[in-house]
Amino acid sequence: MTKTTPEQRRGGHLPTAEELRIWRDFIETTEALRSELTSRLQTESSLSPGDYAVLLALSEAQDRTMRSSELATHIGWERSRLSHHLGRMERRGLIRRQECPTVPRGAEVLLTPAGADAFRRSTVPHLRAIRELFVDALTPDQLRAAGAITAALRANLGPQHEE
Amino acid sequence: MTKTTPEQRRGGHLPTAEELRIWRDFIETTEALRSELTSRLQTESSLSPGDYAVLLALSEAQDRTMRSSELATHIGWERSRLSHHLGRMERRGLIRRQECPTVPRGAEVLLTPAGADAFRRSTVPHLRAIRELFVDALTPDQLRAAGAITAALRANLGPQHEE
DNA sequence: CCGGAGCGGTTGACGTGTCAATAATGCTAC
DNA sequence: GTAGCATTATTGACACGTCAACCGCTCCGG
Repeated sequence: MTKTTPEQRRGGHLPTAEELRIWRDFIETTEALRSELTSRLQTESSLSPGDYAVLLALSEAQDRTMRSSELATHIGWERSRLSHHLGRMERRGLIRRQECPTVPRGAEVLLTPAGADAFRRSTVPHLRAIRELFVDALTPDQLRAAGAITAALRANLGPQHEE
Repeated sequence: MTKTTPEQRRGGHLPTAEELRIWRDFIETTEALRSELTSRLQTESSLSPGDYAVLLALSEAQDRTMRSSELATHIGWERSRLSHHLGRMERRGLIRRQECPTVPRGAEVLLTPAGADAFRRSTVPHLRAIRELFVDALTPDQLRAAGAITAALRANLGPQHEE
């Protein structure tokens, strides 16, 4: 199928109906996948994907503590987004914030025992869900193809989305 | 690579490090893709993806009018979500709502000229962006593979996500 | 010394999404 | 008829994200 070109695909023009169908299915399915995973995480652990990302980073950090902006870069969030999210997580007792002694105006985020517990309880079911809904849904070939497609899309997306 | 199985993959267990890496790249890249497309649509047309979906459905509807719950099923939204969104779109003059004469308690949503205009102006750039960021980033083989992967994921996701 | 640039973090406003509760209306069963 | 009951839409409360403005602090140049 190296000569599909229903309307001469060279020329920077519009997607064909078939290409558009693939696109729509693709974007809708990834959305459904994310939403199913989110919902399982929520009902099993009362955690959102955002909570999970923060707790994962803190769990792996030295002293279960990280500077706020360090954390932000690590998980790829804007500082403002993180600040809002930490506020909500602090209200629920998952993390605490305290002034950083060494850095002027710096804030340290630290995992509470409750936060560590919640994270520990959530990991295995979450990983199992990833396996069930993604890994096991695909053949080994498809899984490798997914990796290649991902890489191609990301390369095409520009350097700002690299990491 | 038909015998990877670093920890005997049969048995419904956890994803391997490699599988997890593919998963993370996959989900992050689709997210980056969606966000880039959203941002282009926004700057070019001052429309959100939600606006686009609603306007598209109404443009194709008889009399540019649709019953609210019909519209909701058509684009796959909960009625509540649609109601909120229509409120915002109505404030911006993109659509209007009026009581439906035939159906009890029913509401008709209709496209305003301003809404039709905004949609018309947005379509070509949006489709071009889809082509540039998705279709043209992949080889024909990869595009077909993406379709197959999508289908496999969706099938595995259960009937409630079929459409 | 002081005035402004820059960094780190927070805040507010607002769009967006979900969930549960609430109308408003017709239908059905007694 | 009238007491439920389903259907249709809306509403309110809240979580989440982005953007722009702000605040406190250091540091550097005059």
